[in-house]
Amino acid sequence: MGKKILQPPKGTRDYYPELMAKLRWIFDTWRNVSIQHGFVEYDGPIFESLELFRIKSGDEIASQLFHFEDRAGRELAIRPEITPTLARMVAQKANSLPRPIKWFSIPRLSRAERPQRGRLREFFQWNIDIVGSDSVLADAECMFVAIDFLRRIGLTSDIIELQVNSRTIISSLLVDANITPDRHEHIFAIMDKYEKLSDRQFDEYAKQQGLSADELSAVKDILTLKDIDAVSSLTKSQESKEELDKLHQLRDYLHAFGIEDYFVYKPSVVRGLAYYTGIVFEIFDKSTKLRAIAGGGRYDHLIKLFGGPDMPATGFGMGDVVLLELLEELDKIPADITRSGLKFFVIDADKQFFNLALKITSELRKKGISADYSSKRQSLGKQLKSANQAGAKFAIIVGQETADENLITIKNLQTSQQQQIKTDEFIAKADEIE
RNA sequence: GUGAGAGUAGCUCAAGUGGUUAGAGCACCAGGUUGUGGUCCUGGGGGUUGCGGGUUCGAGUCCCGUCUCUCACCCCA
Repeated sequence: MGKKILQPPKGTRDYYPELMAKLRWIFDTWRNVSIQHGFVEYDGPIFESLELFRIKSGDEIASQLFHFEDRAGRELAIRPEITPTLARMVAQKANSLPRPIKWFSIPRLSRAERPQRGRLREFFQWNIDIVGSDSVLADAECMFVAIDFLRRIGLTSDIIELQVNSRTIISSLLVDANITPDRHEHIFAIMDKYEKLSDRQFDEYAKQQGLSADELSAVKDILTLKDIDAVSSLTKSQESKEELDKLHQLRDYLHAFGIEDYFVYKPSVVRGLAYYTGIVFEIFDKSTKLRAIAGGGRYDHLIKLFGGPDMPATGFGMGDVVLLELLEELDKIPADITRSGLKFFVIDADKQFFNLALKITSELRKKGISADYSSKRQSLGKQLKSANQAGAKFAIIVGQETADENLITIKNLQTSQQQQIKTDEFIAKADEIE
């Protein structure tokens, strides 16, 4: 029993300081990049009514999330995503919010799934959304924020790629190939499997899912399109030509943003969910076989579904789990982020000077400067060792000369250089010492 | 929710086809060192071998169940 209670619940993590430092680095970068791109932060309650999640995802969703009843019998659920909350919040104030609405959030989410690599039962997910614009510029801007973040943490275009598609163009190409719209949703689900299966397996699967030989042939013509320029070989109707123009426009915007190196047209990216209505994208790493780092797209009718006006919207989510795994694997996490951030560690050369050391520590803390000391009275050498372990940048040595001549010693723990200065002077300019 | 593999100290791993008191490195703590650490030496603490049951004279080792992790499905918001 003792052992069992020591374990965190299935699929959850304990956020020890080392992990917390890495997450803090990611969260801070998410937040900074969001703000730099003009997004503002929002959040909602960590639990919502179960009904809210049923609106978008149907009854079966209940088995995939943690839900419970309060004492009055209300059905509640821990949020598995934040988009319904966003939709609810926007719908409530839709008329008073300036457009476009550019919001971001870093919610802690929970899903009652079976954990596996890159997927846990509790995780964080950066969400970027632009509501109220139907322009591909809004889609381009979401991609830009995502890529700008990834670029900033060291995931360059030789490591990752931005796989883009448009559901509307696939639809119009299917219509051009004489496949009626009522079949499209089913075909999207089949297309979603393309990358996971071998060519033969895919053919088999498609037939098993009820595709005729002609349909399969048309679908594979689409799936094997090499790039955006090849798409024109299949466009017949005016509608599909217009949709292709949108993709070209998107690519132009990405070029203007300077992230065209990441862009790749990928006809198999359709996203599993029915509510996507236009451009969709996923971000993958090229080197390993992890699941998607981020995914999103346009969802023009979702706000209406939640009782708001019919507002166009686009956005994406990026989870911490896959991202952290990739960064860990590529050794992209800066070593200094796990440092404590402690600036000074005050040491007494002899225990008779301990109170003096405490006094100096107190003066530093009063000025808002981080400072600590050894809780045990031990030799100078051991205290220096503690200073090192605490991750302090400088050691301050308080000794006989401090008592006699008001002098303290500053030792840089990285360079080992040390100097003596007057105690008052040190306290006065402690925040300038680097 | 279905199927498969794995679990030995905080971490990485040892321990002939079942056989004394389950070991090592790293990490942690203390001392050597009464004014100089990160990088020396010595010592110490730490395990109901994930948990529960079974077979056996005897189980870390074999069998069953269970929990957790990993992988493949379902799903992927």
